[in-house]
Formats: sequence, structure tokens, C-alpha cells
Amino acid sequence: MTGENTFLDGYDPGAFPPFAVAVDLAVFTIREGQLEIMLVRRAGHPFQDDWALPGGFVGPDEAVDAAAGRELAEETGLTNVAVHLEQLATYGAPDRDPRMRVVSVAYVALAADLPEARSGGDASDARLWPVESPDDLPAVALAFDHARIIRDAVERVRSKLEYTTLATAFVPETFVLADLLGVYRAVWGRAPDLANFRRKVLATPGFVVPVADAKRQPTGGGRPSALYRKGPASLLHPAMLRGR
Amino acid sequence: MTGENTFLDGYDPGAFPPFAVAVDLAVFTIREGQLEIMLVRRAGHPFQDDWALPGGFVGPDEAVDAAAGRELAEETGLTNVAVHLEQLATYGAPDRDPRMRVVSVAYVALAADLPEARSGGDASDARLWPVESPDDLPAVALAFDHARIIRDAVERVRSKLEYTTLATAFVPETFVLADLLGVYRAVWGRAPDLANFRRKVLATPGFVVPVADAKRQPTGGGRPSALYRKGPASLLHPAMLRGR
DNA sequence: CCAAAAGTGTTGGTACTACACCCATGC
DNA sequence: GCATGGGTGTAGTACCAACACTTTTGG
Repeated sequence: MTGENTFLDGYDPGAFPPFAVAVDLAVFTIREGQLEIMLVRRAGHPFQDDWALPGGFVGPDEAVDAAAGRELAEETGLTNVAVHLEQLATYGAPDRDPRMRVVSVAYVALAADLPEARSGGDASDARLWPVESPDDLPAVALAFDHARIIRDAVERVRSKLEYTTLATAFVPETFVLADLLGVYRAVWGRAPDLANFRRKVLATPGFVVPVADAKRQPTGGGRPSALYRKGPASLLHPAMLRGR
Repeated sequence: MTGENTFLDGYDPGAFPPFAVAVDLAVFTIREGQLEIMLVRRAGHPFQDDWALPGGFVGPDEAVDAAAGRELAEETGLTNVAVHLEQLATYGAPDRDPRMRVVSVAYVALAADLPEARSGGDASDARLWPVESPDDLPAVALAFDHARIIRDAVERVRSKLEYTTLATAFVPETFVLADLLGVYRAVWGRAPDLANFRRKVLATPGFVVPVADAKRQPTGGGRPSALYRKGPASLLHPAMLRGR
């Protein structure tokens, strides 16, 4: 009792059960105005032929965060592209993997312009699935507890758009304000008012910075729009709340 | 390469390094208008005589969340008291414990009226330390990466007061609005405007529910205040943001 | 070739809500 | 003396409308 209460005392290597620690990645992107998540098809048992979040095991001398970054690079092939990566939560139910005890640390990644299939490795069985409202899950069978993880990840992204400038992680390096509004529309299922949105974004120092004298080529007619680049700010004050 | 990308394929028990998985608890309470955190004194190496977050290892067939609940009950002695407990984040640097590879899942717990020392177990080396602004850390030597965890935990609690009704987790079962305002003062270091605060709390359905015809005994003179109980609501809409 | 129409981007205005700050009243 | 409630100015949002700049269409 005493040894249990005092952290790590009575330590005896081998006395602790072998846990495997894995990372799972919820990689989101926006294509054609829709929020999509990358899933990989499972080749072996269990959950064979089901779809799962990309991920893998943490190495013996590897930081958990580093493992997430490594897996992200391996799965997406985006090595030096600016991708937002943050920890989501840890899932540790004892029966979440039927083969052995695996504790999984889930991460959320946001990227713009993700290619359909990963470029590195065997690209055959990885693809993007739309995350549709209101159930927020891809319409495929999901392995392990990944349905739960995806739900949590979607909610994380939705709420983070409210009080951070994270929307810029979903657009390419230069973009127009309509693109940024489209991020909110895709993630929330509804867009904030355009006029207020533009006032808010432009009034928040460091949210976006204008690209000098640059205008986007008009595609199908209409006034050409101004180009912007991601700014240094990360927090939104006050927050931009989605309505009820 | 192929086996690494496909989750859990090429599985071989024993091929994975032995990780120990632990839980750390950031247990907060408010005493005399001050935010305090529970720390335990380490008896053995490493970090002997330093202070650390209470915690322990996850059992072989125990869910990680369940381990946090168990440790909380063991450390605080609060068995059936309503305590808020939520996962904070996972800390997995390879060298965070000098003896072996330990991945720790940190939790935040909020409680009202925590006794000075834990009631169960050896109460001698556990106590509450004030979390003072602006550095937000107890003025003691902290073991492992627990200083970082405490910083993250404090920030979590601060931000959660903004958009949830979590402040009620810090007050006893029945309370007056001034007590609730005191929670915000203690956690944020500054209190919102009293008049607006009371309008907001009372206008939010389910934040607090009045205890019928109950008034608190006037302690030092003045009008007796109305008693309230925690309501069923958990989210605050719109948020109550702390100023800059 | 020029003028009008249509489409998109940009800006402004008003009603309403919520908050900061202050003050009056009740017990 | 503390609890409660009201009042005013300001900021931010929802909603609406107009204007600017471009391409397309039609004479």
C-alpha cells in the first residue's frame, strides 16, 4: 500500500506488465469544400479489411510525440510541408486490441492539399474519407476504437477553430479570405457571416498578413480577390463561436 | 517498411519494448480563496525528498482511466465524493524517468473541501501547495517533468472555466454565488464583474439551481445570500472569457 | 467594338446581445 | 456590510444592403 502510493518506489524492473505504446493519427484535410480524414485499410487480423487510423508503435528510445511526427511523415509523405500536429488524447481500455495490451496516444494533424494516396510506402490502401455531418464518421467499418477517436478528433478540430487561428493550417501557403471561410464551412457544416468574418480576421493582428499587391487570377469572372498568408498569431481573442 | 505502416501487422509479442504506463494526478482544490494542488513527498530515489504529483502504475487488466480513478480514491480518501476527473495529456519523453521507460497519462481532478492530508494511507507526506500567480508553480522542488504537467494542468483548468460550468466542481454541494465567484478569482487571479457574473450564471439554464427558500446564515452581518446547487448544464454559451 | 448583365469580392449600416463599469436598494 | 438588482456605454455579432471590379453575353 505504501509502495503504491509513493510514485515509483518499490521499483522492480519486470514487475510491471508489458504495455505496448502506439500512436494513432487523425489526419484531416479539406478537399472540394469537404472535411476528409485519412484512413488505411487493414491487411491482417484483427479487423481485416476494415479501415483504421494510420499509426504505429513507439520505439524504445523514441519520444511519443516524435513517433507521431515520424508516422505522419511516413504515412502522408509530407516531409517538409507545414503540417499542424497536436496530441489529442490517450485511449487505454484493456480490451481495445484483442491481441495484447496496447495503450494508444492519438494525435490530430491538419494539412492542406493532401494528395489522395500517400506518396511514400505502399500507397494502394490509404485514402481519404469524407467526414460528413451530423454523425461525423466515415461510412466505413472502423477498426478498434477508432470510431471513438475520430469523433473526439472532429470535435477537437471544431472547437479549436473557435478560439485559435488554426484554420490557416487547412489552406495552402497563399490563400484568399473566401478559402479561409470555406474551412469554417467545411469543418462546422455552416459558415459564419462573411462580412463579420472578414472584419474579424483582418482586425485580429497576426491572423493573416496580406501578400503585397497580389491578386488571385479570376477563375470564372468576378472581382479578383486579395491574397493573404498565414500570420504569426495563434489565439483568437475574443473567440469566434459557432452558433447553436 | 510495409509492416510498420500497417497498424499492428507483423505482430510478434515480445518484439515490442517493455513500456510501463503510469497515471499522474493534478488534484486541485480551493482553500481560503487560493488554488492549491496536492503533492506527495518522494521517499526514495530518484528525486528523493522532492515533491511529486500523486500517481501510480496502471494494472495489467486495468483501463487507464480506471487507474486514475483508483489512484485518486487512494490518495485523497475521497471515495464517494463527487470529484471531477478528466484526462489532461500524455507525457512520453524517453528520459523522463531515469530508471526505465515510463509513459505517463496525466489527469486533472477538481475537488471541494479537500482535507489537508489524505485520510487513507500514510498521511504524513502528502500536502496541499498553493499555486501562485504568475509562475503558477508551487515553490518547491518538483520531481520528473511534473513542473511541466502542473503548468499544463493549471492552464487547462483556467481555460475550462471560460467555456464550461466546471467552477461548480470547486464548491461544496450547496453554495452561494459569491463562493462561485471566488472560484474564478482563485483560478484566474482576477474575478469577473460581480453584477455581470450573477446575471450570466442565473441566465444560463442548468448552471445552478436554487435551493428552495434556503439562505445562508449571515456570518459577519449583511443580507443573507441565497443558496444554490450545481445544475445539469456543463457548457457555457457564450463563453465567459477572462480579459487580457 | 461597346453596353449591359451576371458573378464574385469588398465595404458599410442597423438591431440586438453581452460585457465593463457604476450606482441604488434590501436585509 | 454584504447581497441583490438596475442602468449606461461600448464592443461584437446577425442580418441586410450597397458598391467595386471582373468576365461573359448580346447587340
